[in-house]
Amino acid sequence: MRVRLEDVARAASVSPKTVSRVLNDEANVSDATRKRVLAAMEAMDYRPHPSARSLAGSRSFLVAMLYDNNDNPASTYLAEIQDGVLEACDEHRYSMMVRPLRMRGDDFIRRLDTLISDHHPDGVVLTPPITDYAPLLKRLRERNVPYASVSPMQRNGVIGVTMDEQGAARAIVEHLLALGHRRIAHVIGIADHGASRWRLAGYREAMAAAGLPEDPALVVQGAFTFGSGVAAARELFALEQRPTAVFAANDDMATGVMWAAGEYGLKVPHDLSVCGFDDTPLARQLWPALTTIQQPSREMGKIAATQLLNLLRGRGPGQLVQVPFSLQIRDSTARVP
Amino acid sequence: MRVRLEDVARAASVSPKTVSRVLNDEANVSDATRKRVLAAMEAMDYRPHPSARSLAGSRSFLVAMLYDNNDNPASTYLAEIQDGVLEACDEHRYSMMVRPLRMRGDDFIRRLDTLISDHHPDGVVLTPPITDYAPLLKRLRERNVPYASVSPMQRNGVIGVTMDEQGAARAIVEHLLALGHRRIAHVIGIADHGASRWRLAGYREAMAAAGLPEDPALVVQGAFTFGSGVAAARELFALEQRPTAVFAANDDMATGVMWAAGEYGLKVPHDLSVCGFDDTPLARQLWPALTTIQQPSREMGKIAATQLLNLLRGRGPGQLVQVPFSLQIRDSTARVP
DNA sequence: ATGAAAGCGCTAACAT
DNA sequence: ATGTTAGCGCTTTCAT
Repeated sequence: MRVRLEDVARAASVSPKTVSRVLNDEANVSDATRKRVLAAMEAMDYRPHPSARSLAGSRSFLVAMLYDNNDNPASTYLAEIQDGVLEACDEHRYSMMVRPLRMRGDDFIRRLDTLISDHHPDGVVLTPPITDYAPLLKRLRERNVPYASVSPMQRNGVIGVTMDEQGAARAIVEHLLALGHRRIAHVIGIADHGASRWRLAGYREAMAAAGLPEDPALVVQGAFTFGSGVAAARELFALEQRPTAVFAANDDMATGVMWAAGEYGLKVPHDLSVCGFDDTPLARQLWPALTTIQQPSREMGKIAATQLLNLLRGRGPGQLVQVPFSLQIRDSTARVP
Repeated sequence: MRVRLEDVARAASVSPKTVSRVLNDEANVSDATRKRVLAAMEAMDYRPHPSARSLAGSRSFLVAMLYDNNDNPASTYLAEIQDGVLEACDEHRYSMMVRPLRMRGDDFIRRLDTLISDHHPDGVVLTPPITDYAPLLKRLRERNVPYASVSPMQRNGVIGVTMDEQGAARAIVEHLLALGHRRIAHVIGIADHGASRWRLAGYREAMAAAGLPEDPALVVQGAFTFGSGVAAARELFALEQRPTAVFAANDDMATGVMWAAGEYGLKVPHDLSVCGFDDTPLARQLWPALTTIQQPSREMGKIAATQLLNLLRGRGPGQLVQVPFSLQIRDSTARVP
């Protein structure tokens, strides 16, 4: 049979309400009593019934992780974030639910409403690119559902986790500059994603700092997919003055660039240096292995969730934590020919 | 304010219990009454409170998807399965929870127990390789938690979804044979995974059918990772009689084989044909693109979950459904040199 | 600092 | 075919 709160109360010779207070870290329990209750819980392996808690109280102890499975970034990225969020939830004894939400399609908000009405999550974790989807944020605020974001664009008053993406992009371009490259191209990601903007800004900043005027022909639009990387590279390779290096805004597009290089008989890194962003498993598996930016996705998921949980548990307002990146120099970049 | 079952009852001029019956598709409600209640629910946008339902009743309307995040297959594979499971759960108005469980590590069963005690899932969906982890299955049966599996090894009395992996492996080896290859090597996956066994069996079957005696030197152990594919290929390339084709038990190892081929100056597919299994996104992104077996992972997740839900909802015993594979012939395989 | 009573929204068991 | 009553295991409110 299930051990109930009442059983613990009896064992500790206190009232159910006192056990409840201990369970919820509430005030007005003497240290001695608290210890006794905690010991009883432990001894009886007491597990509060989540449904009873959420039915009686105002909280569901549920966190929902929302992601876009349409415009979606690499699935490994999301999988790592998910694992991190889950770890944080486990530590705080919250349960987690995942919700794919298609940003395109007008049932987005309806599906969000359904989620909230059906499951009453105490808070949600937002992942790119829906971290800045205005109708979503608006609805969450209207319905009073707190949220934390992973790499949000708009950083004011938002809690969660960020990385200095612009600084990272700058660092990778500086790496290319240090190798003697001057004609460095950039393949942009999906236009309105924060990731695309920051990475482009970092590229521009590094180029400008090196005194190189921007050549518009070297900056081409992509869409974060392998295919868009191939297409972008073909454009670049058709130029009279080909770039000697290409910085693609993510690893998938960088892979496409390497593919296209093969088509054009260009050897990487001998004839062309290529680098990406994200450090997906793919990066290490390519030949040559891809120079890229590593971001601690799993850790980022955990941090975002932790900030949310701190907020939910009344442990202060929550912050926007910045995590460090690391430049992974591999074999796809070399000195300019 | 929340619309409660009682409110619907009042609106439809019936007792709460009758509304409950309609909600749960129970018998003993006249068609006319049912219609009236349904209309009232619809009009009031009634949402049953999951916590109240699971507290009062014996069911939680919760399905947990268990996966191994240690020995874990490609994350894209799991992500697709997860999406499929989620879709099925949504359709049946069940909620879903994901649980990574490390197969190595003795807290596996403890963590499973915690999951069951804390959340009382009505059933679980098992993904490879934990579909056949005996202590897990034993515990699930002991605790009376029904489960459905994706690609289980042991198929008797199990519900869920399978693919003819052996047939698929045979098909891909037959493809190599048709290209004139005779010295065909195989890189095995993690030894006790069903996937590894079936793929090896299919390889052997096709080779035997072609009248080729097995050359033990051509069958090497891998571990489903890129690195293990590299190592296996190095062994193979060091042989006096090198293989002209390599069938690796998954795409990651096939990628490793292609990498190693580069090290040895072997051109794929000119000097060496390589093929994999799974059709991960990687397969299309490699150069040359990888010949492999496509399995409908998302669909498989959905089917497994649907079988479980049918069982849970008393819609028959549930089945083990077999889905078709498809051989994706790309550019990494060609006629024998 | 602690406890007693009421009730969260639903379903089980038992009427009728 | 439908209704009544009594909880499920907790938290709330209000006492003490």
